[in-house]
Amino acid sequence: MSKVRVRFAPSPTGGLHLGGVRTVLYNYLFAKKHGGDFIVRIEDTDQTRFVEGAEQYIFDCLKWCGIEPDESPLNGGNFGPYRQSERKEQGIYNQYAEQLIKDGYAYYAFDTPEELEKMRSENKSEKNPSPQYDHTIRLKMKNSLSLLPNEVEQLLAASTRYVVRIKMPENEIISFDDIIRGEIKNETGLVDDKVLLKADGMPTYHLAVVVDDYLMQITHAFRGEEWLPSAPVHVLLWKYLFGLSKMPKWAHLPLILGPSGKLSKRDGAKYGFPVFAMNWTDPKTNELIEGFKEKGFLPEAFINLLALLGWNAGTEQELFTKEELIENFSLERVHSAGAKFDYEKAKWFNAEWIKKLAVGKWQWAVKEDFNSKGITINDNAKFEMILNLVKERCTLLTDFYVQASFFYNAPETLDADAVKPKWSADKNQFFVDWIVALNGLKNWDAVSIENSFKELAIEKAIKPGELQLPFRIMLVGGKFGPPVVDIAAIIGKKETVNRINYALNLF
RNA sequence: GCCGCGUUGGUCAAUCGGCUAAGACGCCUCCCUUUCACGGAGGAAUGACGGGUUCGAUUCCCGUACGUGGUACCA
Repeated sequence: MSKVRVRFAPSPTGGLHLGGVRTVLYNYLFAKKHGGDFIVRIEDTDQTRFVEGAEQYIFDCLKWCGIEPDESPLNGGNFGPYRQSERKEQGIYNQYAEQLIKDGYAYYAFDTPEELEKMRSENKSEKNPSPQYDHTIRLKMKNSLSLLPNEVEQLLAASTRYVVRIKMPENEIISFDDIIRGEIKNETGLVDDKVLLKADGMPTYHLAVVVDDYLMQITHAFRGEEWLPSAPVHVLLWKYLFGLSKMPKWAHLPLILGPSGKLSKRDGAKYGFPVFAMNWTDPKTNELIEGFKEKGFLPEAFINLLALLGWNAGTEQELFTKEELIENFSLERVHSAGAKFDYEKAKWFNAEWIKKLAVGKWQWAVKEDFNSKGITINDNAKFEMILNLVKERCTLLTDFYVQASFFYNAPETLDADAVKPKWSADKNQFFVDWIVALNGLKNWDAVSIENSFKELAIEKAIKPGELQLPFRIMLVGGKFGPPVVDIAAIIGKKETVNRINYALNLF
């Protein structure tokens, strides 16, 4: 068997959502599993939808996910160019369109947008809400099938704008084998005569995928389920142009659903979870769609959770490194039904990865977050120790700020209500006296602090437990965080005493 | 409307004809913990519906319902 070559072919129209990343992932895992190449090809054939920065954004997302293409417009390859707009410049698509016409599989269509609109509105009925440009109608339209040859010549000579449409057979069954779904059958007469080449000379997706997959020697083509209905067009094109034996193996991936049907970028804002890999700001509307990266996800967790959304190893293992995914992945184990995205489970994956990975792997990201919130970290070793102390309390990287900022800044507000009801003059006196004892402590470490605390509590006949919570509130501000003596040990004697003094005035 | 794809707990899902239907997330209870977590032990919760095929159907087939996608000179 020839070397496996797969491709991810996004259209740079803005954002890269969960489903897109999962498609990339499955492509990548499959390629790497079989020692093949993963190619990124940019499908920028619709110039009206060009979005500034969208292409770079896609590559940034892939990089963050740890998915490096073997060939792409950025790092090149032997099958370039990798942007369809550039391929069009080379006249690649045009020749195949001409060949199809010559062989009688396609035709010129001269209908203007207005004429198409007219055809649709005239044929529209309750029984047929969306009339197609198909075999039932094509002879009534303005094209090289309905016109006389010399009329066509004249129109062409006069540089009349035209598109090339595929001539779908009237009554044929097209079937192909989908790796995930098995045999898929379609009746050609039910599919419309899709435009292959647009009036601006650009190919549509339909022509471009087939031609490029052939030229780039793609062996396996994976894409979303939404492509299933037009698959017969692609199969036919393969048959007409290059032969079915050269056609890649297809796999149509299930959709990722949101809480209410198909996952949309709006769901993010609506239900409070990210849908894009990284933050994306639409340059036209300035609208920001939140990304998993900025939300505080680890890339390891992100690809892990996406991989498991629609696929499982058939074992009970749920946590996979990228290498383990590559080793275990198989398309046959991809579920054919759509999967509803569950943000709670996604967060669980991240929490697991925070515990699993060494702090050094992601420390920088938390440091950046602290920086942006006004805390500058100078001592990396100390920072690492603190992160280790609080990491099992965090599900997102952004949770660390709440869980650890009190190590750097005294809490702004204290949960005094947690203390006041049980506060007493005795307890107040305990802390006043304890400050003196603390100031006399030779060794400032957790054990010494705890011993001193307990000794004085016993001496004053107060249960240490009743004093611990107030002490915690003094240092942390709330009822959370690691063992309080550890906190005291880390923030130092002076700071500890300051916080006790400050709080004593409030209780 | 027509066509395609799909349908196991709230969610992700195992099962490839033998099921007293795994596991995970979430939820609840308890233990651990003189905070919050982590961890541990339990619990509630599932085969859309109707027909076949079969000794036996969650598993195979057919209908229906429902969901979802497509029906563009968008991908």
